[in-house]
Amino acid sequence: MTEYQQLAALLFPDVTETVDDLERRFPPRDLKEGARVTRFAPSPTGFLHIGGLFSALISKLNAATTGGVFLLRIEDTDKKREITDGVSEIIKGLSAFGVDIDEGVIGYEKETGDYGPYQQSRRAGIYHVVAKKLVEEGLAYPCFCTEEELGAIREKQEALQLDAKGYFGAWAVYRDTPFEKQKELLQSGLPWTLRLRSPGQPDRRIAFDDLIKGKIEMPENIQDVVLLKRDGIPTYHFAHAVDDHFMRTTHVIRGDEWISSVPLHIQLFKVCGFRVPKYAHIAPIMKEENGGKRKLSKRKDPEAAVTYYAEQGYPKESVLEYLLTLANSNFEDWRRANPDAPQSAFPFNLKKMSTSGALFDLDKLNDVSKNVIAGMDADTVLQKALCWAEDYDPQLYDLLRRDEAKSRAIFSIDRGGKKPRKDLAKWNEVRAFVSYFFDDLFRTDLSELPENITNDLAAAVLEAYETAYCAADDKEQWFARIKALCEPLGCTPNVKEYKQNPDAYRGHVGDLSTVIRVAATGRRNTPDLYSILQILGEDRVRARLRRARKALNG
RNA sequence: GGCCCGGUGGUCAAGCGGUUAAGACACCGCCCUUUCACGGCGGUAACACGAGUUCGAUUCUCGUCCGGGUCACCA
Repeated sequence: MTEYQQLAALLFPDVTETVDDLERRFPPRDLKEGARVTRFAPSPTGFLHIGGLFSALISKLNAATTGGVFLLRIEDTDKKREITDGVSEIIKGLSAFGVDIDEGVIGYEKETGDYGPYQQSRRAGIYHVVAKKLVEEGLAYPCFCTEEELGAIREKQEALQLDAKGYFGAWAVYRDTPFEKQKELLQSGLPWTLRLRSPGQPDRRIAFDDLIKGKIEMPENIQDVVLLKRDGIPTYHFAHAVDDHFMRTTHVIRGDEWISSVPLHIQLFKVCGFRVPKYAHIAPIMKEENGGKRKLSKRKDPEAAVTYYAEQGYPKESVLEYLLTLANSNFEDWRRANPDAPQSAFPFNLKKMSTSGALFDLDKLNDVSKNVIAGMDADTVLQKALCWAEDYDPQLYDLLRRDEAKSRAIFSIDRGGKKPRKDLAKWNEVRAFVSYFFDDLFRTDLSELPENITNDLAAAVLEAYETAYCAADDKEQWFARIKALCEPLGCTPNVKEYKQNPDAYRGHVGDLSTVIRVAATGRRNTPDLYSILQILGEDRVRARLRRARKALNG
């Protein structure tokens, strides 16, 4: 038995399994050629970031378009950052936006798939098997430094203004400790961390091909990084290598803040005897702030959280659609050519991802969303609006539920056809959009009357219209009656005529319509008035006309 | 500071040695129109800077500047 093996036995007395056992337990996946296995691996901080959703979407698409597997793994190796319900927050967030997972964590202590557990806190045994093997091969060793000692090393390095700081080479105090000494320290009960005995050389460089950023060359890793923390839990780096190997991940897609640790990760895979996966690092979503760019911040920016979009009432398709335009700029062209195709039909391409971070553009999201909603039929709009209102606007929910046929009719106005209206970008705009249809929300507001129309004239218009109004009219007849009202009141039914000679008239049909519109809806601007009047119904229309007229007279 | 990555209109972005430098959002104007929205047409607006290489650089190279990331027993 070599000293390394003795050390390993001392360090991991309970580990009986071998890496070969693990290889058999988690065999290579039986997937067709070219199928990609991707994953989303967040920590459960109780918050799904829009950037997280973005990278999950990209990963999902990569798996889906290649007939592969997209899995969700929870990186909960840092108990300090963990938050209760953090996991379900992530799962809810993903599913709310339709990024469904094929494998992994699906609920509280629930998971699906043969490569689990998918929660790192439950994989300690697996990490230890690999760790033990590394020790046996002399590729890892225990370090007994305290945080203070590490801090002192750092300070010394800073004082010397060294470029390369950290625990490596001559600074790696326990790297070359003789076995007898290690044994003694262990037996004295000192706590330890397990460190990599890095085979890296300071003058050597490593190149890799990032699927998004292209060829990148960096110095090799020379740091004896911590693999297992004092509590036996792995660091992100070690867990990444072990998990992505045994989960048989083929493509690691993650935020580009990880790019600088790729040399370390490649080294870890090699040292463990694992095949290195392909990497794709995506640029973060940014926010504009006094002329500069910065990452969307969880603390400062409400729109950083995926829940924001749900609260505002953006349909999930809109958010996805927008994210897709950020991911592949040809998505918009594709969408124009295939207005009705499902998003899953889009030939997503990792190589077309932008290499630099995009500013999040709410205007653009709104525009995308208006198109999405404009493409829905009235019933879909109603159902989705109801679904949102149930959680966020109970009063609106009740109103819309009271008479669903009426609600559907409201959403049907000018819907469908070649040039549908685009009034709504998100469901929280529905209330303002439909308010005047409901007496609970309607208010007579004469201040909306056009400036060029006197109160006398407005009152006269309303009085005349009350007598002329006939609920059974079709649209032509209805408008003809309004036109007929013009001349007796000193107005013209011809707008052009009015514009050519404004002083000759007191107003034109448009003005009369506006008076009626304001009386009936409290607004100057609305969708098609005839449709609105039809939905309102004769009694309500008459009541509102009367009320407005009285207000004008009194 | 070391090491990486990036820099085309206000924003997202095509372009990859020769282009009037696309398109989308936003903004402005006109048209359509009983209002609004939709739609149509048009407009303002960009290759960070300086050297090379080249007959020719937004495209290639180097430098400068400016952004961003990273240097933990956090992920």
